[in-house]
Amino acid sequence: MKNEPEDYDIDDLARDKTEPWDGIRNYQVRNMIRDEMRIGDNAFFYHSNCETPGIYGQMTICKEAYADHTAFDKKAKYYDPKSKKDAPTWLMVDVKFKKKFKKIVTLKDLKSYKELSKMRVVQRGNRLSITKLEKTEWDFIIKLTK
DNA sequence: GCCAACGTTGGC
DNA sequence: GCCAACGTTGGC
Repeated sequence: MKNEPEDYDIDDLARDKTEPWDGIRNYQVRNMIRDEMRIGDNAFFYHSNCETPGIYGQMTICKEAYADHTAFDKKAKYYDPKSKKDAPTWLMVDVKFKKKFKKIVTLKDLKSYKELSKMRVVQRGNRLSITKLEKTEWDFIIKLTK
């Protein structure tokens, strides 16, 4: 799960413990959080659009998809008049802090292993802020943090 | 700050 | 429903 650390980073999550993952405005990603993300699912916290893009920590899903209220707020950055309170267009999940990696796994690292070459985040032109990965990829990445 | 890649919008 | 124009993402 990608986020720009300038807005919210792994240290913020370590402090807050849990956080609503709001601001998703892409239909593919919305469908994924609605149909596939379940309580207890593991996720990596990825810092994007920064000096060293990569995986900085680990978290779990602690609340399943519900209305992203920032879409209703006219003053919010992610306001979307199309989204109605009785039929919200945009959804979010809550995430819970698990771990901050002592050794981060940079995008460069991810790209350097053929075992991880199928991951969406390493592929050119990928614009999804949340992407799935295989258990084998997860385990491989965890090893890289040790 | 540049720019490629992609998603969305809106005219027709 | 096509597709050009535009906006956004995000690595570099």
